[in-house]
Amino acid sequence: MDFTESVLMRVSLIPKGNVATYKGIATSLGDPNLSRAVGNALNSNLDPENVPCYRVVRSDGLVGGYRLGPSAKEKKLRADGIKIMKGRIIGLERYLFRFP
DNA sequence: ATTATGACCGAAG
DNA sequence: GCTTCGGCCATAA
Repeated sequence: MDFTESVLMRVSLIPKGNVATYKGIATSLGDPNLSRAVGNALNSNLDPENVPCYRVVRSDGLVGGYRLGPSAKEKKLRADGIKIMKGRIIGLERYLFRFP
């Protein structure tokens, strides 16, 4: 299975109300330095119906990019009950999802 | 094969 | 706090 597939698979595991970081995904795949590549993977392959890629944010708490625009991403996160201010998640720690 | 790009990260100013 | 910069790595050109 290729890189992009594995990424999407992990992302589909993130429960509502939780988020994961690009770095976190990368690490769960075995290499913390893949963070940038992870972002790329989500950008090219998007399956909004099956993969909640809006739940993937930057490790510094900034919401980060989204294919359909940053505002759309924020909106969805808020809908999940996550607090955001000035493009940054408040208290990222308490939402973070850790992969099994 | 080589180069450019991007939904990133951490350290430094 | 913020901005800049170098380093990362999988894709696309």
